[in-house]
Amino acid sequence: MKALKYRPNSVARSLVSNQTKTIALISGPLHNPFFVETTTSIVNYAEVKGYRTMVFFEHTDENRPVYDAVLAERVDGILLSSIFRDDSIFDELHALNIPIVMYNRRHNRGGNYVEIDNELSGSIAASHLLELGHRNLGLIGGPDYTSTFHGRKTGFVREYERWLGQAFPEEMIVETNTTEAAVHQAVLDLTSRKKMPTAIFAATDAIAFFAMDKLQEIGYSIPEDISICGMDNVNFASHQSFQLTSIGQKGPKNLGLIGAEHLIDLIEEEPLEEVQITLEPTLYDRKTTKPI
Amino acid sequence: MKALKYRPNSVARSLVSNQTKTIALISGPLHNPFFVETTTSIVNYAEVKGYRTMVFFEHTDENRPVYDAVLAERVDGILLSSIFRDDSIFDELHALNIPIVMYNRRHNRGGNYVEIDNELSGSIAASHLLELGHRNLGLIGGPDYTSTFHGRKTGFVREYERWLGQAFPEEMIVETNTTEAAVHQAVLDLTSRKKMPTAIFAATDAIAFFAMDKLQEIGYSIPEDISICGMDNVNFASHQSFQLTSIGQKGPKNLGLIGAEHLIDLIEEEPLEEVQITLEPTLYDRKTTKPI
DNA sequence: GTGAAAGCGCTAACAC
DNA sequence: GTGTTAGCGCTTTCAC
Repeated sequence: MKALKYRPNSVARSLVSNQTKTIALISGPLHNPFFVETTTSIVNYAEVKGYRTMVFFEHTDENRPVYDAVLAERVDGILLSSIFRDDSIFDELHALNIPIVMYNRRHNRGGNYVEIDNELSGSIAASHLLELGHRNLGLIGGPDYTSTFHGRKTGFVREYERWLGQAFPEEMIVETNTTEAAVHQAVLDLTSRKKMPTAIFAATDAIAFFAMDKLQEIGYSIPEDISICGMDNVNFASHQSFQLTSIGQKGPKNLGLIGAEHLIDLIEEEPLEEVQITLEPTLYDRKTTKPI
Repeated sequence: MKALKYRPNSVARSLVSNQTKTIALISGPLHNPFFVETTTSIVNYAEVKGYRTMVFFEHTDENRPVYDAVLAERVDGILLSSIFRDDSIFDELHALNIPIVMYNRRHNRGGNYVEIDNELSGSIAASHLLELGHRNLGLIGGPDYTSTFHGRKTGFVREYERWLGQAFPEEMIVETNTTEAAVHQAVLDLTSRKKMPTAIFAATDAIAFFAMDKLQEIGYSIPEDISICGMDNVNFASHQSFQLTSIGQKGPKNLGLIGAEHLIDLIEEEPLEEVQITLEPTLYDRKTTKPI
């Protein structure tokens, strides 16, 4: 009788069942194509599994408002890419007593995470550039207090020092906040060093794209004048207009999707053991790097 | 006393207050950079205004599951880019009696919407290409049952016929579902016509990027062999590696942000009058189009 | 089996 | 002002 009118109130149901069928996603910014791919996978996977996704984007400056919003919300689980290595939000989030999975970045104290081997990635980038004969390398990264950039830098520097037996020159490392403006400035900085680098490792493809844009704008050809190696192997990297050499994972499932699968497992099954996954990286050798 | 433990239950509060401080966003796919820009703006604006955003992505095939999920949810308002010109979901959504704003696409019957003038955009594209001397034009669009593609095609064809006094050749219009594979096929189709087009209007920048990728892959140079004009004037369009000529709006606020502002107004203020906004387009003339 | 009642954790209304 | 109570719309339990 009420057949064609009645809509059960999901809020009332949530109140009694104590589950909202909603997950919170705290993602890095979408101007980084890596996060467009993970966000797409996560939202669509959650939908298939019957979950709604509340999306929040990491702020460049201060994440407190985002975390406060999430903390105030009742969700069944949290997926986040934005944590710092030694982030105090780790405890606050875990005090919620709901499943939490970190993807991309991880926290010093562990927890559930899905990452790529960042140190290995950095060393793959370095040895690729070194093998091509480059000796004057630059690195444009993000904040060192994130596991991703810390790991990539560490691996890159270590491999350089292993090859050449000399310290990597500090001034060839530029840490940015990964925004377009900051990366453009980094390019200006690096190209004005007394010995300009012949090759740059951009610690994400997003950084690589910004850097290539600026380099071309100020008159450099890639890879003729300077080689660029990115990381994440984002879809756009293989576009003919970029042909960006990049480090990326091997399998087809991105870190976000793997994280989402495990998060929903953790929500629905008994909290077996921690999920701590480190994917193996590999080099996707395209056209933005060439022998010197 | 309970000072350091108590977290108010937002679900219980929502039940009694009858508001969830949550909006639903049904967005086109993020592989279209237009939607990464709108989604970013919407989520961040909503957060500032104290609203959470539940994100859903339009499916290429069948949107029913998405709409069912949204219909089952209690949200304070809905923002959607995915509606068809004559979509029956229009009534179902409006039966919810909550504010609804369509952005990008609109419905035949009106409602609240924020769009760009699609017909004018199409005619701007046509006259730009015609002015450059091109007479053999191709069009790669999306489904005609969407206001955007319908309008862009209509304006493009009308302008062509106004200039040349002859019917636009049907076989030079390829309607796709805007996926990468479909656009690649469209490029193959168009380049194998007995008279290959010397210029293509891609009805979105996303389509333009896919088309350029395929064209270059099969050996064409842009714009030397073929001119490409996109639409949306997405951030990536101005990247040095693309330099994509595109049609876009004039102002700095994207359609999604404008839609979000009005949606939250409608939620918080009395439902004054309908918001029906049509932005004026303009040509961003870059390097992918040249005189024949 | 069917039906009534209790209760989830808040807010708002009403008393004192 | 401060305290108590009713009730939001479900689900689950318990009685019949």
